[in-house]
Amino acid sequence: MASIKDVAAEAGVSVATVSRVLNDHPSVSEDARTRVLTAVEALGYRPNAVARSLRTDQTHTLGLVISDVMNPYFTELARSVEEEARALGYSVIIGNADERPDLQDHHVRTLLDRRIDGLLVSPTDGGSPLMLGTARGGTPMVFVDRWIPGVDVPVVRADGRAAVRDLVAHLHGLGHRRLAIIAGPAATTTGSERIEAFREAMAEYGLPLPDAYIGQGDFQAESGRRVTEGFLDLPEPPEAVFATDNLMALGALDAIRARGLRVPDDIALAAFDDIRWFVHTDPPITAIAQPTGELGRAAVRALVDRIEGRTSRSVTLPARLVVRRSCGEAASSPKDLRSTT
Amino acid sequence: MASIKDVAAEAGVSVATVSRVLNDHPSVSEDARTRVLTAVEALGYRPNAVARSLRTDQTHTLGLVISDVMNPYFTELARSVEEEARALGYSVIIGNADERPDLQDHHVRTLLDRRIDGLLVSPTDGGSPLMLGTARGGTPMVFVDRWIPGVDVPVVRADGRAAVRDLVAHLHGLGHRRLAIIAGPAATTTGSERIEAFREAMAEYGLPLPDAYIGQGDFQAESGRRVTEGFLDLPEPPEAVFATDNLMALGALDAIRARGLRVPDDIALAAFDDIRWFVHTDPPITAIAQPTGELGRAAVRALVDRIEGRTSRSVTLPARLVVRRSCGEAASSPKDLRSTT
DNA sequence: CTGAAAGCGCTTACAG
DNA sequence: CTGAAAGCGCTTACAG
Repeated sequence: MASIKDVAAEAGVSVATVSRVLNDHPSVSEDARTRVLTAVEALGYRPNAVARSLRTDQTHTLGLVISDVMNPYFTELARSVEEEARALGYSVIIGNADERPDLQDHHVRTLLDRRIDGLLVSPTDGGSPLMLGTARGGTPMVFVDRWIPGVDVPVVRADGRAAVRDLVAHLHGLGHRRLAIIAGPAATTTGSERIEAFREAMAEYGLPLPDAYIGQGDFQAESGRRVTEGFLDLPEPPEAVFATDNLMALGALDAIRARGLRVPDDIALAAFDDIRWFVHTDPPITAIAQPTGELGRAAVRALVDRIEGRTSRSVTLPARLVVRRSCGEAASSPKDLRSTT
Repeated sequence: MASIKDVAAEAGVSVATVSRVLNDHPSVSEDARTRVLTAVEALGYRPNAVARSLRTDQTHTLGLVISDVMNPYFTELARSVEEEARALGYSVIIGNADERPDLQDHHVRTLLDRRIDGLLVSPTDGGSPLMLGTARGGTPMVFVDRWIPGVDVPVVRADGRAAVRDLVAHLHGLGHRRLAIIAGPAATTTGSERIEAFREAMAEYGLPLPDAYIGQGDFQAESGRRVTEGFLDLPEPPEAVFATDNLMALGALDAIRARGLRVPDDIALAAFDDIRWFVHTDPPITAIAQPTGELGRAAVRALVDRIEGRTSRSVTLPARLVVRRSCGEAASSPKDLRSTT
C-alpha cells in the first residue's frame, strides 16, 4: 500500500505538505494542493488510520458494549448508535457480552486497548472492577438502557415505570388477579426496576405478589421458557405472565405452546420491549415499547459531547404500553395492529 | 495512560525487555520477567494496540460488511462470526450496509483505512469498483452468503436450490397452482439464485410463472408489503406467496393482515430464512432454514486461513425446508413446531 | 539474556 | 507557504 512518502515523492513535495492538504490545512498553495491530489489519485492512496491515531491520540471510534445482539431491542439500539455516530464522524465497534460479565470485560478491555475515544455501555451486571475503574478513569463513557448506580456517568434510558403501571391496570381491568413476572437479573438496573415497578403497581391495585409468581430469568429465551414451565406447574398457575424482555416472552410462548395451551384463553402474556414480530404472533402481543432509536441517538450525542469537551447530561425518555390481544381483549383501536418497531 | 516506557522505568529494565515479556519471548530471565510483571500490575499497564498494529502491520481484526443487521439472519451470522473470530484471536468490526451500495462502500473504505487483516463480505450489489478493486488487491477476503461472480475470492454459502424445489413440491402437493414470488435484488446472488431455483422447480411441475406473479423486492420489509399488495390487487391473486427472505415475509404478513385476510385460508405464505419467531406467528411459517451459525464459523475459518498464509476453499452447505402451517397443512410432525434458530 | 537504535506512517510545532 | 525533524508507543534485528 502506498504511504504518505510515496505520495510526497510522486507530487514532488514533502510529507508535511501532503499531510496538510489531506487535513485541509489552510496554508497550502493551490499548486501544491492539486499536485498532491493528483498523486493521491494516481496511487490510490488512502491514509493509514492506525498511524494517524497513534500520532493524534484519537481514533474517531466509539465502543458499544451491549448485553445481547441477538435481542432485537439491542440490535435496533446498535443500529441507531451506528447511524448517529456516522453522522458525527465516528465509527463504532460493537462488543456483544451475551449477558456474560466475563465477555463484557473482555470487550471493554479490547476496546480500551484499541484506544476508542469513548465507550457506550449497557452493563450486564452490577459492575466489575474493570468497568468501575474505566468509569472512574479517563475514557469518556455513557450508559445506555442499563446503568450502574453510584457511578458518575451520564445515563440515557427509558423510564418504564408508568407503562408498567398501565400494564397492571390493563390486566386488572380485564379481570386478571393472579399476575406473575419473569424478572431479569437483579444485578441489572432494568432487571430490578421493572420488577420494582411491577410490585408497586400490584400493591396499588391491592393484588398479592407471592414469591411463587416471581420467576428469575436472565433476559434470554431459555430462562423465559424455564420460568414459565414452573408457573404452569404450580397448583394454582398465574392468569397472566409479564416477561420483562422480548426474548423471555419468546421462551414463555415456547413453554405455553409445548403444553398445548393458548394465549390469552389459558394464560395472558405481556412483554417489556416491543418488536415488529409481536404484531404477527399468535396472538399479537401486548408490550411496552421503548423509543429505542431515540435512545441510541441521544446516547451517542451525549458521548460525543463528552469526547469533544462539552458537558453532557443524562436523558430519560418515556416508554409506553401498546395494547394488543395477548391479555384477553380485542385490540382497542386499529392503530395498535400496526408494527411499531 | 501508562506506556511501555513507564513500565520499563518502574521495572528497571529497557523497553525491549518489557516488550519481550509481554510477547512471551523465550529469552527473558525469570528475574526480569517477574519485575516487569509486577510493574505492569502496579501501573495497570495495557499495551497500546494502535502502536502495536502500526509496528507489526497487523491488527488482529476482521471486517464484516453485511447488508442489513436488522435482518435476524444477518444478526445471527454476525454473532457466529464474532464468536469464531474471538476463538481464533481476532476481533471483528461490523459494517452495516443497510442494502445500500454507497454505505457498503463507506464501510469497506473505513475498514481498509483501519488496516483490518481481512474482510468478510456479503455484497449488497454486483460489485462497486471499490469492492472489485479490494478483491483484486492485497487484503484477504471471503464472501459469505452472497458473492460476486467472476471474482476470485472464496465463497461460503448455503445452497437453497433443493429446498426451494422441496417447497414448490410441498405447495403443489397441497393443491396450490398459482404461486408467486417476492424476489430479492437481481444484482445479489441470493436474489437471482432463489428466483432461478423457483423458476426451475415451477417448470418441473408444469406450473406457469407469469410476470405478474414475480414481484421485485429489496430484501427489506417495506418491499414485501408493497409487492404483496400488488399481488392482492390482481384480478386473479396468487394462491401462495414465497418471500425470498424473512423481512419481506414480515412485510407480506403486514399487507395480508391489513386486508383482513388470513394465512393460509386466503393465501399461503412461505419464506426463505427461518427465524425463531416463525414458530409463533399466526400461523407458524413454513420456511427454508440455512445453517447460519455454521456458515459464519466456516467463513471465519476460511478468512483466517488466508490471512495466516494457508489456502482456503469455498464452502457450500445445504439449506432445508421446515414445514409448518402457513401453506395450508397441519404440521407434519411435532418437531417442526420447535424453534430452529 | 539484554539494551540501544531504527522504523512503522503519520502530524505538527518550529524556523524560514 | 514549505520542509526538516521530533515523536506518538510499540517491536525487532543487531551487537554484545
